[in-house]
Amino acid sequence: MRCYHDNDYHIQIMTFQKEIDIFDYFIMSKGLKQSGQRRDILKTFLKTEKHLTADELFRLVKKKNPSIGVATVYRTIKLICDCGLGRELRLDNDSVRYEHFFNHDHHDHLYCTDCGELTEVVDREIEKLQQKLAKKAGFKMQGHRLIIHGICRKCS
Amino acid sequence: MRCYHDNDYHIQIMTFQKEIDIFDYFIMSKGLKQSGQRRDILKTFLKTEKHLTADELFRLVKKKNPSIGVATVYRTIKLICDCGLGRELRLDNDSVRYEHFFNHDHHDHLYCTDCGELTEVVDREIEKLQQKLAKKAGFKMQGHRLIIHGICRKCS
DNA sequence: TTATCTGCAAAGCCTTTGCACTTAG
DNA sequence: CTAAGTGCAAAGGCTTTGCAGATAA
Repeated sequence: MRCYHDNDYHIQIMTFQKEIDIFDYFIMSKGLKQSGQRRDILKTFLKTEKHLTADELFRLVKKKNPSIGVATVYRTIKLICDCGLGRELRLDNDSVRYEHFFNHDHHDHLYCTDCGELTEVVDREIEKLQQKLAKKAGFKMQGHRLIIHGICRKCS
Repeated sequence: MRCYHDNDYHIQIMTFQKEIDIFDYFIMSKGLKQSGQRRDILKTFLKTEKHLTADELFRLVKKKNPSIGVATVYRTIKLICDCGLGRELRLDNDSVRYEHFFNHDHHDHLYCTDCGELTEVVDREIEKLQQKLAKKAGFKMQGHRLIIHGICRKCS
């Protein structure tokens, strides 16, 4: 699998080495054990540029490793989020989906209520104002979720 | 039941007449029928200043009308949201909660990851920037959800 | 009158858990 | 060697649905 790097247009093979290291270190530091299944799940997750449900991820990993069980995927995706490589998204009227941060900076979402498409966006100024708002309320901010609902260009 | 009005400190009886009218009109215009259960559920919902799960709402309504069934509450809370008197909230690691808009302007939430408390906040400037952001992306904005996670004053 | 609503219980999802077996460290 | 991981199937929550009787319009 290949990818363009925005900054240098250099084609490189995606090894996810950095992410695997983070995952390995996390597992190790918690006194847990690494496994082939866990690595397969992580790689498939990072490789997929979609917001997946646990079950969708399970079906994808199954192609590479047919003996895998759903429970392992559910257990592993939580670990992946715990170590900071991904996070849960809870969209309305839908089950939980997961997204990873490989080659994605922090971002918010535009959600089309018509076609269901999710677009990633960032606005530095909104981010700053959120910090200010939290501070004013005496909140030690850890993060945020912003979803803007509407009708996308294609659907309107 | 009584309440203070922020603006005039005038004590008044809460009849929710305006909200009941909105609800009635919605029901009627969809060719549906009104019922005592639906009104009980709406009133209990509006009266409660907490973000309730459907089941919590069910338990509250049961006190007033012991013969009510859960299914009716699930069915009715959806109608209440559809007619614009409330909305769903999906917090992480928690089931769906509902909030109403009686005496509440549009707001966002600060969520304390320690004690779970939800605080309502508004920032006009953030709202404006969101509009701008949506517009720039060719989005016809309908609404948004913003939750800021962190540690509240009490917990830090 | 008749289409809708209701409570009940059963069914459906998604997710977690208990278990016996396997495996990493 | 031993604590942790795995797949499976069963169990758990929460929510929806089918149904027969009740009820609003």
